[in-house]
Amino acid sequence: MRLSQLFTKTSKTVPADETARSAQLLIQAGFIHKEMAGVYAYLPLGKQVLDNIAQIVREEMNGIGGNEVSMSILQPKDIWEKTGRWDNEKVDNWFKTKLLNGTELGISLTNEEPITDMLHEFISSYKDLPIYIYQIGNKFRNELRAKSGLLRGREFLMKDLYSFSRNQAEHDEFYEKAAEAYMRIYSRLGIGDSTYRTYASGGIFSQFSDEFQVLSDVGEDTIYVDENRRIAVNKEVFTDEILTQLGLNRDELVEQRAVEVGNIFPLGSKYSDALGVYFTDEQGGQQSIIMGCYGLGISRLMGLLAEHFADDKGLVWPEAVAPAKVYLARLGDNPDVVKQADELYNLLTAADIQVLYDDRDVRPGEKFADADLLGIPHRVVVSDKTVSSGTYEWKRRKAQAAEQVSAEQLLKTLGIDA
RNA sequence: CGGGGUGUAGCGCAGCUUGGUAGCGCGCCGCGUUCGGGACGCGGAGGUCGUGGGUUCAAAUCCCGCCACCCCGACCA
Repeated sequence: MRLSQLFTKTSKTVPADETARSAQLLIQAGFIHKEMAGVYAYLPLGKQVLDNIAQIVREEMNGIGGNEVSMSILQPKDIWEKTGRWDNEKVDNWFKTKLLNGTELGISLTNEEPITDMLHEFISSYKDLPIYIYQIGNKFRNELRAKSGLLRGREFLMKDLYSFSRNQAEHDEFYEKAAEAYMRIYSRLGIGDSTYRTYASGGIFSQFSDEFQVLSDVGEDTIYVDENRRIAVNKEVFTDEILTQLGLNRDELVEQRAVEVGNIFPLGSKYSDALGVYFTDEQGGQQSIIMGCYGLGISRLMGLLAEHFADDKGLVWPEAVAPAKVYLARLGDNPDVVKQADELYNLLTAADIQVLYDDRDVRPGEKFADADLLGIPHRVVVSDKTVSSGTYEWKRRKAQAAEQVSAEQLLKTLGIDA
């Protein structure tokens, strides 16, 4: 994309109403726009990052047999009454609304009820199971207090997968596969080393749920990490009794702040039973379906990555999620420079490499500053110098100094076989 | 929801104590000089001072209500 055609702009000043570094940078760089507290618009560059994260999640979910769907955020009241969760006493952060005729509706904060109810139409035999269904969509929670930009919003993008298994063993097997897929996702996003599978409270379905916690000063959770075993325990279940049960030694645990970027938990047959969705087994008997829920906050991950990968000059996106791979800065409008830059832009674009082409009529310093602020992994400069020397100037976002490279070297570095 | 704080031009802020109808920086527009790390000069445009009411000859400024935003805490199926 040509920057001259991008409607967003960067800002030299930090927004006064954000304190989280990630939110400040994302707004300064024009990735997101705050519409109200806890509610953000994703602008072209931010949308691209969000899509990139979602795509990685999608690939990993498909890899373990997930079926992607997209369900409405409007939900009928009756199915929630069947599971006992419509009452505000039970779930107090609902957004609810009404049809003109007065019928009450819920606005999606999670999806167990609608997705399970849908299965009346498709599940009847043991041959129909197991199945794994997920969606990537907006969720709404009426938080008393939104904070830290994308890390805790009232509207957020979440991947939620639900598993439907014939028995506990089948469920357990998938549950572990899902946990492994989650760790692969975090590794692909570049935060594998600081992400811990964490024992957390399991609610009424099981003793524990598994959270995926990324170490971060801006985290709202406190966890106790066993660095050797690469696992952690959430403060909410941090008792001597539980440590003993888990075989953990209190002296080997380190207290850390962390951001929850995923949470998976067993649901038993609570929802399937409540909604009357059963299957017929090999003997012709009616059996309960064992469910599991697997959430992963995609917009929260974007905020976390912005927080995690940044320096004093701006964002530093991992290549896997960056809105573009290359920032092509054209210095000046000398016809030869324009020609060399246009040609490179066309070549890279034709090779399916995303390029932010800075073809604006602004001074070099501004282009460099923006390249840094936006956090694009590779910066390529085309100028009078590069035209006369027949080279390109290339620099990684993380590198201190730029290098002069040949066209062949550049293309090779960017992963193109010239 | 409890406690604290803030709303003045697109953004960041000053002015408010001691009422006299608004100012700075960035950004924006025009002209010129510039052009490898956010240039400089000159000339411009842009504000019902969050909102409603009150006090006063006069309110950004004082008083009351409301709204929004931020921080700490609580909350987070």
